[in-house]
Amino acid sequence: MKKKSIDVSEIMKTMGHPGRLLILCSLLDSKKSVTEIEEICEMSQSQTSQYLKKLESAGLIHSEKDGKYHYYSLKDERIRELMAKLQKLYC
Amino acid sequence: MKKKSIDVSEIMKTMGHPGRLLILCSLLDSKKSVTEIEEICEMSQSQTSQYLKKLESAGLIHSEKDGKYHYYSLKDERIRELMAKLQKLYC
DNA sequence: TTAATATATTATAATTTGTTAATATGAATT
DNA sequence: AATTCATATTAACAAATTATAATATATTAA
Repeated sequence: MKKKSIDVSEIMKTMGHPGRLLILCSLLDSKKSVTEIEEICEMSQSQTSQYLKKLESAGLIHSEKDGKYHYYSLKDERIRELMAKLQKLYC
Repeated sequence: MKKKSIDVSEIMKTMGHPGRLLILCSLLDSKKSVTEIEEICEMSQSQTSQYLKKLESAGLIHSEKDGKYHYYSLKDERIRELMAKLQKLYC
């Protein structure tokens, strides 16, 4: 089977989970700490952290540390555009 | 955990597989029969048929029968726009 | 009516993914 | 230094997904 150079399907796959997609939505307006995301998305601490880890290692989000807080944000303009398109089409 | 009314994550999840995404790409320009898709995407008959089935039941594609041929095409304008966006961003 | 073509279905094993709960780490506060 | 707060990691198990191979069905052609 043919293969794409950049693995776009992995990006889609990572988005393809209710919790992870919700996190991405929540990051559309501004970066947020783990606790903020937990509250907004109503998910457990452990799940939130695990979802964030997966989103980050798949290249969808980026993290920066500020003292005891870890702030997460959308990784780049392509992810942002993609999420904006999704929002426009389906929300 | 909060839930979206339309399950966008399921659409993403279904796209999140190399073979299925390739099929969607191949349908961007025109509808195609199963055998055509098999050849273009270099996948087995069985896999192609199974991927098509999943894509259809998740609402990403649509099929019409013409004699012994089954033609598949993208389901609607939203899927088309989404695929076009992906193509523009990542190809 | 037999054979060939196009497609779908089924079964099974292998692998991956997701959930949950518990524990660990590191930074800030008292 | 002990406690609290913020976050990450791990383990265990259940559930879902995938690949492969075999078989079935439907349509057309010989």
